[in-house]
Amino acid sequence: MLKGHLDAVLLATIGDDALHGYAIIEAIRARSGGHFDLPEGTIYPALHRLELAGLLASRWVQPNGGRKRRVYALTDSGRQSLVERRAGWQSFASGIDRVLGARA
Amino acid sequence: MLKGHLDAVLLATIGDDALHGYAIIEAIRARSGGHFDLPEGTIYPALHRLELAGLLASRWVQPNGGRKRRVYALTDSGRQSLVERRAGWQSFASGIDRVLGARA
DNA sequence: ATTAAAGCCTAGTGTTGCTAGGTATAACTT
DNA sequence: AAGTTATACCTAGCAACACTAGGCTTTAAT
Repeated sequence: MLKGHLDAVLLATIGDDALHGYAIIEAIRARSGGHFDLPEGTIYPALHRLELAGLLASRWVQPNGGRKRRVYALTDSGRQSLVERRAGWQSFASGIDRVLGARA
Repeated sequence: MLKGHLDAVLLATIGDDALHGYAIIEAIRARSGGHFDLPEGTIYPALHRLELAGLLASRWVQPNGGRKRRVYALTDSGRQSLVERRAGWQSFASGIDRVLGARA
């Protein structure tokens, strides 16, 4: 459903915070105005992929009175990648806009 | 490279004209300001797919002093699909914009 | 005690668009 | 005349992506 822009969405959603997967799903739903409601089967493998790529780092956290969570934060190259992907999105979107004759 | 929006791009590029594959590639390149330069291996299978789906109709044309071309035009449901996909793109793009905090 | 919610995970699959080829004709160069 | 470039069409195979559809555990609510 996110058509190749999932990584940018994940990086932007985490931003300067440290969020766990479930919270990321809710944050994306909230920030997109309910537009994107991503299944767990989309999120978790993507987080693993981004960590493997060195854009995210995770650690397990035990909140008092809750079960263990795996929280993710951007690495330096994750922050850099976010900047690039944001620019990439804008360039991409303006290209599509031109061709579709929409929002021109 | 078009991340799931290829069909919309093709339908919009053809529009009210009747274009052949090669001309579609050039039109996309021109209309996108050089941003999208799609290989033939992307275009031709996609045109076939859209024709199979009933969104495009093709016919062979022999221009005087040129080789045969297969020209594509939108069907009625192709026109309808284009309207839907344009709206879909705008909705999608504004969702991504919100999440990325870009072009807000 | 049961159910629901929070939280993590994976295997498998369909769609998509790419690479990397192949073929044929027309136009332009040398 | 020969060779190259541009035009024009095509396909097989592949890799990435994100989805479906499950499974597992712990805490909160009923």
